[in-house]
Amino acid sequence: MLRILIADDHTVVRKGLRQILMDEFPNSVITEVPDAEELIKKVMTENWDVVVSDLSMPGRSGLDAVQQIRVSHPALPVLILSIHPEEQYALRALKSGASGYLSKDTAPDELVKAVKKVMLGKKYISQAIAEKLANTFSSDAALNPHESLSDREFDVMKLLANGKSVSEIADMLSLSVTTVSTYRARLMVKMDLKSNSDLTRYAIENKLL
Amino acid sequence: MLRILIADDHTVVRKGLRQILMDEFPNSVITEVPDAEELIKKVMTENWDVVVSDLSMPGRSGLDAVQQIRVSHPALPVLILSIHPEEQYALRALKSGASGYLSKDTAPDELVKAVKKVMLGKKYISQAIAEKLANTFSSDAALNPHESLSDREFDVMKLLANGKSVSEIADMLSLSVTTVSTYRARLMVKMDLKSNSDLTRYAIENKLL
DNA sequence: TACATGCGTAGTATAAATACTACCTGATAA
DNA sequence: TTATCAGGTAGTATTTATACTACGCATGTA
Repeated sequence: MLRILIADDHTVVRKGLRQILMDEFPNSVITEVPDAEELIKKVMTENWDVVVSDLSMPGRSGLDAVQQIRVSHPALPVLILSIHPEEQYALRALKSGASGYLSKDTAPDELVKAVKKVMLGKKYISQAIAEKLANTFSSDAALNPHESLSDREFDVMKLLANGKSVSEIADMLSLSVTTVSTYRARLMVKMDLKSNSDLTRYAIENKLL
Repeated sequence: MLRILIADDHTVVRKGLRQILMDEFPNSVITEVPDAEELIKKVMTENWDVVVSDLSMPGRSGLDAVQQIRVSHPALPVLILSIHPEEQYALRALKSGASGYLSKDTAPDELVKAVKKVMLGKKYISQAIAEKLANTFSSDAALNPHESLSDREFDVMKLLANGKSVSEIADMLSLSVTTVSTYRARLMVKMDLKSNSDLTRYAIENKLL
């Protein structure tokens, strides 16, 4: 008999997950908790076969919870669910010890597939994330993305994150517009970002601004 | 017999809503659609007692859909659901003709209460929103810059703040690039900002992201 | 009623940004 | 000691974004 623990602060989502999992695993016992606190408590006091948890919950985050579970219950697979697109958090989730990461708009049978896989002790990752992972190995990714930038790249990065345009920056640094653009292209690759707004977000998150 | 139409792009959420509503209205017929297109189609071709719709769906937004429904079916109540906290969107939703606004972390019985109320032709609004509404009238109008944006402008603003390019947005909304660019120009003036990165910062600071 | 204003929309012309390529230099690894 | 590589720089061709303008429609105002 399968024991599944669902953690999500949205009742609606919990009910939906329960429904989907019940359809596939009719003999399972499914328990719901609304936050990370309860999640940890349940994991500590009862036995489970798999945890399906939201990433962002009130109080301690899902990732925190995963890390803690990893320590106390190394064999218990945790599947992280999130409204955020995979690219944003998947890697972080896996690093924290999650067995897989799914975005909430995933199709039900994808979810089921993921649950089955992680219960076998395997990781569940999508194609897109697999590629990211590969990159992580090839480039020495011990350091923060921005730490691999050259000085010029870093200057340009900060200016861009501050809302300066490529041509403004070219003026300030007395460089050709295309040069600045080249730096931009290079730093975007290094940091694995796409738009200047991504840059701003990154800079804010990493207190570079 | 109650006919309920649920619109949400997340399968999980649809299943959850269905479950909650079925528990309360066992004799109801509940249909699910995954986007605004289907929502409109269903509304036009069949009869419903109430619509429960997500705010943000791929393609046309929930608000768009509400407005259209308001025109063709003035008596059909639409309850808008969203992951965003009430303050940010509730007013916009009500202005568009929604009968009520709920955030997705609402407790199930609150949802049920709301459904019952709007089916009587009444509006459902929370305490917090009622106060906002009141302020709108007294309106010594120290409103936030983003609250003066039109719906479209607001959509575009969020997308830009999220790092989407003008052309990506044009694609998503099926508009001309220049149209999106016009919205951008207008919203930049209204918000007194210059770059997309400024926008991102603003959105993060004001918890719109 | 008539006139203004706000909004949704888009075209044309222009400006800005980007992709791609390339070249030079100093460091570094084979 | 010689390739190789990372970094600094920029040009050409192309893609993308913007400024400016406009128009219809709804709503508000004098």
